[in-house]
Amino acid sequence: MRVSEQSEDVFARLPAGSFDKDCPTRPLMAQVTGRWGALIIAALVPGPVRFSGLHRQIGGISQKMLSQYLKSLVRYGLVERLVEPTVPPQVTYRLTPLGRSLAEQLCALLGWFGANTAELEAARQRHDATDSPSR
Amino acid sequence: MRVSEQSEDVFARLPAGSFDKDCPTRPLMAQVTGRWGALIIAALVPGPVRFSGLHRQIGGISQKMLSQYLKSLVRYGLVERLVEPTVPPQVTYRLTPLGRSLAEQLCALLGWFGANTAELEAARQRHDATDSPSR
DNA sequence: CCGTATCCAACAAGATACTG
DNA sequence: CAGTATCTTGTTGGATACGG
Repeated sequence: MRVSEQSEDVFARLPAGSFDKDCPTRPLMAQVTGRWGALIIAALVPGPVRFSGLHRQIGGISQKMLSQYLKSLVRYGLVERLVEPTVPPQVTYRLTPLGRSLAEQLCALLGWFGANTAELEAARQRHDATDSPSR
Repeated sequence: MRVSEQSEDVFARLPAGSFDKDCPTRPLMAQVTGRWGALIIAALVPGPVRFSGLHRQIGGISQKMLSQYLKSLVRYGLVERLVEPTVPPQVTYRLTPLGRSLAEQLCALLGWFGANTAELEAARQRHDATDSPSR
């Protein structure tokens, strides 16, 4: 495995201003990679889901946070909000094409964490044992 | 492009407990997808960098945050810390193989945001114009 | 040069209660 | 059912100053 080649290749794909102090992608990243963004988007991948469905599926999220993140995702065109005028009203959320394209990246990331949890945990324990009892 | 097939395929790769309230990957995700995690890792892709180099390259980060994130990344075995006993001491940081494998995912994500900034901004403006002047 | 310590401001997030 | 409003707390992050 040629390290230098591969590294430069991956790095080359980075947008130019990524490290700039006021790169416009920073607030976006913050929203999407915030505590719940990736999970909400991942939960929408299989298909449209109702508010209560999301609330049930995503463990530990509050109504407030769910509502807040959804609003933001709708605002950036990643999610669509569909109201059916029944009684009581039903609201479903669905990924837009743009959102689905992002979802692929995020699911890959979630998948990576899932696949490497053991190794990460092992490293942590090794580190905590040999060195400082920090945290 | 077959949408339904692809969506299910991507979703299938998600680890089982991703939505669980106390999935062990959550704190990890928080660290890596925190405000600076992705940027630091991306900055390390081309090769080892010194502390001051990172501080210069990543616009807007404070010493405190850089130090804090680096410590955490070292702890999880994503980054190595190498001290050269010169005077004054030089410390360089380098991605581990595990860290490099994560870096690929993160660079892809950063790349996605870079590539779609225009579309996201357009959606936001469209939304803000037609509807509520919220934020 | 490479950090750590301290203090402080800002924001994210939870709990709870309430509305259409 | 699908949220909003309000209040409170915890965490994140920046500024500054200092130490090895």
